[in-house]
Amino acid sequence: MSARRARVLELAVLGLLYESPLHGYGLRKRLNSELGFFRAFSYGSLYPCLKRMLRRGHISQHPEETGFGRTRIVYRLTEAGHQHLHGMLDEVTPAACDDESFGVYFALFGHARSDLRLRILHGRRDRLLTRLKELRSRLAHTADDYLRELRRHGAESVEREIHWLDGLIAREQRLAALSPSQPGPLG
Amino acid sequence: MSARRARVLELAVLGLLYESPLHGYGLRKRLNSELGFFRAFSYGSLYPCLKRMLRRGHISQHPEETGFGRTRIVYRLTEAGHQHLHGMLDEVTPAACDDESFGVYFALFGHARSDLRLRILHGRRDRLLTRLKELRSRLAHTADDYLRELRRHGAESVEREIHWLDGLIAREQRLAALSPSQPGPLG
DNA sequence: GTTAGCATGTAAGGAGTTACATGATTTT
DNA sequence: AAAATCATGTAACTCCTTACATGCTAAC
Repeated sequence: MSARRARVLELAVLGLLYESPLHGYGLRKRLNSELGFFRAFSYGSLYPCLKRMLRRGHISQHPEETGFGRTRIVYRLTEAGHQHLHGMLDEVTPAACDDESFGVYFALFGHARSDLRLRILHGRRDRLLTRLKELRSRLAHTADDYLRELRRHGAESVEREIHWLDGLIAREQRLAALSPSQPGPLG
Repeated sequence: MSARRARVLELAVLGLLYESPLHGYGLRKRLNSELGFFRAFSYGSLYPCLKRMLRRGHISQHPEETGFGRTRIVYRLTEAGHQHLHGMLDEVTPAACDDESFGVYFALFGHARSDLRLRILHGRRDRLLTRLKELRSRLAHTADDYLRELRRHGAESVEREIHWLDGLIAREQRLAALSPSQPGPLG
């Protein structure tokens, strides 16, 4: 139950710091260029987020000299942070597989065990299936021609994403069958 | 410049009240079942929004008896509200054509003049084109296989929506050619 | 020398949510 | 008699943004 509503930003920071320690400015760059979404995070949300995570003991600070007098503050995942990330990934449910969170999860795939990847793919699939049913039932009750067309196209997009996921899931299962225990530590 | 950042909720309420007067509870129902998005608005956002709109003089209140002692408050668009709605539609730019706003605009199509519909369709198309370019340039710089696949699929979806819009635009232009001045008042 | 990038933050505000508070009516 | 639906709101909170504040370095 408890499980603080997964903030996308925090999850993303945990994911990035899992890969390697980084300072605020660098985190923001990677956040906005490499992570799976279109959205741009600002410093006004990033730095306070880092402070919260520090307070909770999920990350630690390490001042670092950059050659001259310039100092930057490198953040590193603590053991508690690692456990928190694992905890969040353990709790991946369809409800937590909105577009943005899914993008972040996907960005972690390279470090994830096959069973985690499958759990995420299935979670996303379930969520899309629910949305598709809803869209179809709305479509059935929509008289306006324009709205019908909008929803028809929406449903088609969702169907396509489900089909795409089916392909990924099948591939993942083939891989898992070939080599049952992968080395990836996240899962 | 000015143009208060178009809040989706306010635009949606203007659109619904443009069709017909309605009370808060009824607005919320239509908001969450008929409008183009998946999101559900709560009373905690709707009622304060109605108050703001009242203060600005865009809507007016009309208590109404429902048969017994029960009274409900029906809201009606004022002349200033009509003008505000027209003003917002005049300013439709690609930047204002995010997924949600586009859904609301689309819901107004039945009341819109052909040129307004075309403006909205083109605005959305421009926005998607920008997103597509961005996605492709990211794709070109993405090494990770999983992220490549995510972006490839994302780009494909955007391409499809652009293609869908092209069809709607072509149809709209044929219609406009057949009957140059439609009766719809919004535009 | 000025623009762009590096680097870290704070304050105020926006736009929504959930939970609370209340009460009547209709359906099961 | 319980549950769903009708009906109107408020308070506290969340998570983010923009604008502000500061200052250094690299490139053009």
